[in-house]
Amino acid sequence: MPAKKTPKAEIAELSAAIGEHDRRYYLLDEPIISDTEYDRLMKRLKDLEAAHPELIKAESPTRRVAGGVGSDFAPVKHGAPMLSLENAYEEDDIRAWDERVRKNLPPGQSPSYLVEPKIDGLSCALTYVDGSLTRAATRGDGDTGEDVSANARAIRAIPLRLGENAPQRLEVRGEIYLTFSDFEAINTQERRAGREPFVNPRNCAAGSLRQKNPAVTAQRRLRFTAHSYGVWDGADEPRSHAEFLERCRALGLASSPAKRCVDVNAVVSWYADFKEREMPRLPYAVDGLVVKVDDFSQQKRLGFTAKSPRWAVAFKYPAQQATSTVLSVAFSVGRTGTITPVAKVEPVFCAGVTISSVTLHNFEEIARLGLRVGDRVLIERAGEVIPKVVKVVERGKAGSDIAPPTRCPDCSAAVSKDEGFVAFRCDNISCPAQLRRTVEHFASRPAMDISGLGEAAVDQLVAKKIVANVADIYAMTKHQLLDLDLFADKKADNLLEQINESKSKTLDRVLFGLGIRHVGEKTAEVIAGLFSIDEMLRMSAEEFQAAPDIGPVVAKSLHDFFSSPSGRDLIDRLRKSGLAMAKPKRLVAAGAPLAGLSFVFTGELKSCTRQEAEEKVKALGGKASGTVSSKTSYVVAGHAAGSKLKKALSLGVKVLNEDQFQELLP
DNA sequence: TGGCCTCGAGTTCA
DNA sequence: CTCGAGGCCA
Repeated sequence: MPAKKTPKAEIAELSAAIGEHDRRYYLLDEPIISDTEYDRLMKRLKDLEAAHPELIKAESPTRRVAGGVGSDFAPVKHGAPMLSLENAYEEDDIRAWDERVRKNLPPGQSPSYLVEPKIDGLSCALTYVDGSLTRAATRGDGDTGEDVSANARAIRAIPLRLGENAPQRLEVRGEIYLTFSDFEAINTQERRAGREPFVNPRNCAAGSLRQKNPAVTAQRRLRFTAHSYGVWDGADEPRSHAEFLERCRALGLASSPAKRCVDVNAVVSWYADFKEREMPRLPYAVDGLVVKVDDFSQQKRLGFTAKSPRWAVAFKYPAQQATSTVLSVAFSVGRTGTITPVAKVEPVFCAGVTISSVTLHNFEEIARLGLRVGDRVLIERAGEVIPKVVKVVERGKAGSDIAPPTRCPDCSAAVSKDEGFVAFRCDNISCPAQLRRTVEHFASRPAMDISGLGEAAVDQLVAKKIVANVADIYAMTKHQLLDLDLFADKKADNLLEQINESKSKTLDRVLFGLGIRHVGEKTAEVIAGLFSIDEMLRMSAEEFQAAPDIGPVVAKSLHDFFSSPSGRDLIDRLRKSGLAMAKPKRLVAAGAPLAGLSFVFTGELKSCTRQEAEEKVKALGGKASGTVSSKTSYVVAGHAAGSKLKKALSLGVKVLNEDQFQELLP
C-alpha cells in the first residue's frame, strides 16, 4: 500500500499536472482531460494551498490570477525596439524584396526563406529571467510599450516557467490572439450580460489583455504564439529562425508553423496555396504571411532600415475591410413587400471588388449601428460575398438621421409595420416593384426555370403592362415581345420556347414559384408531395397544418392564398394555359444508400453545382440542408468554403472534400 | 416556455 | 451568406 502523499508532494504533483494540461491544450492542441476535470485539479490545489500557505510557490498555477497586483499598464522600454514589418501586397512587391535581399548578400549565397502565417492579434513581448516569467509588455510605439504582466500571468497559454535549458534572459515576442470559437463564446456571454459584443477577434483579444481585473483575462482563453525575440542572453543562442522556433516549442512556448521556401517562386506559390487550402481550416484569423530569411548570419548582414528589418517582409492578403462614407440611404422593395434600407456609399475597393452599395438589413440594425447619412463606416466583405456595415468609425459633420419611409418608394402606397416585427412593408398588393420581383422569382431557376426572363425583360414587360401577374407570361405573343425592342427575332423565339417548356414543370416548382408567404422551396416540396392542386383549392387551414413541418402561420398563409379570389383565378388561368402541375416523383434508388444521412454543401464544387449535388443526395435517400448543426452527418467543403466549414469544425461535424463525397456515392 | 434546428427572404458585384 | 422567425420537442 502506497504511503499517504505529503501535502508538499501533492502540491508539486498537481502543479506539474496542471502545467502539463496547459501545455497540451495550448501548445499541442491535444487536451486529454475535460474542462471540468481541469477545474477539479485546480480546486484541489487551491484547497491544499489554503491549508498550507507556507508551501505556495511563486509559479504555482493558482498564482496566475492572485499573484500580480495590477501594474496599471505602466510604460516599459523594450530591450530592443519592436519594429514593424514592411508590407508586400502583390507578387511584384515580394519579388522586388527578394531581389534586394539577394543583392545585399555575398554573391553565391542564396537565402532560404521561412514563411509563417501572420496571425491577426496583438504583439506582445515576454521576458523570462532564469526561466521564470518576469514581465510582459505590449508593443506600444515599438520603443516603449505597456506593462501587462499581471494579465499575461493569467493567460494559461503563457508558461510561468520555461522548460529545461532556458536562456538566462529571454525576451520572446509573439502574437496574442483568440480562436474564432473562443471569440464567439465571449461575445455570447457579453450579449447575455447586456454588453456590446466585440467587433472581431482582434479587438476582443486586445480588450481582454487590457482588463483591469486579471480574473477576467483568465477566463478568455487567449493564446500566444512566439515569432521572434529581442533578447537571448546565455548559452546556445539559435543560429537560424527555424532553430529558434523549434527551441521555443522545447521551452514550452507555442510557435508558428513555418514553411520553408527555397526561393521566391516557392514563396509566391505558397501564398496562393496557403490562402486556398490552409487558411479556411485555421481556427483563427490570419491576414497574411511573414517571410523571413532563415539564417541569422545572413539576417545580421542585411540589417535594418530606420523602420524595419531588411530580412523580413509581411506578404499581406487583400484587406477584407475598408472604410467609406455613407452618401445616402435608398429603400428597396422585395417580392413580399418588405422594405429594406440600402446604404449608398462612396465607392471603395474591398476584397477584390468596388463596393458602392451596402445592405443595412432593417431599421433596428441602423439604430444598433447608430448610423446617420454622412458617417464614415467600416465595411466588411469577409469570407462571404455580401458587404455589410461593421460599425461607424467617424460621425459625419452635417449628417442627418435615417427615417423609415412613410410611403413605398416605388408605388407611393402607405407603409406599415406589424407589431413585434422588424420589417416595414408596402401593403399595396399590386405594387409594381413587388410584381417585378414576383415574376422574376417565378421564372427563376429553382422555380419554373425560364431563362431569358431576367430582370431587364421583366422590368419592361411589367412597365408596358403586358405582364400583370404570372399567368400573363403564358399569354405573351411574339409580336408583343418584338415590340419591346429588347428582343430580336431569334431571342423572342427562344424565350417563347422556354416558356412553353416550363409548362411541364412539376407541382412543387409551381407552388414555390407562386411566392406564397412562408412557402419556400422545402415547404413547397412537402406540400406538393402530399396533395394535388385540386385538393389544395378545397383544403382548410387545419388540414394544411396536419402536414409535417407546417404550423399555424404557414397553414394560414396557404389557406389564405387558395381561398382568395385572386389566387384561385391565378391557378385557374395557369391550368388553362396548359401547366401540367404534376405530382413530383421522388425517385429513391433501391436500398437508399444515403438514407438517414444529412448533408450540407459549402464552397464551389468541381464536378457539379451545389444544386446538382443536393439532387444526387436526395435521389439516394439522403437529406440536403443549408445549415450546419450537430445533427448534420457531413459537410462537403468545396473550393473557397466559408463559415459553414468553420461551424462544422467547431461542432465536430465530419467534413468531406469533394473526392471523399464522390466515394460515398455508388 | 425555452432551446434547438430549419427554413425563408433579401442582397453584391462583374 | 446572414438574419429573423416558424416548427418541434423536452
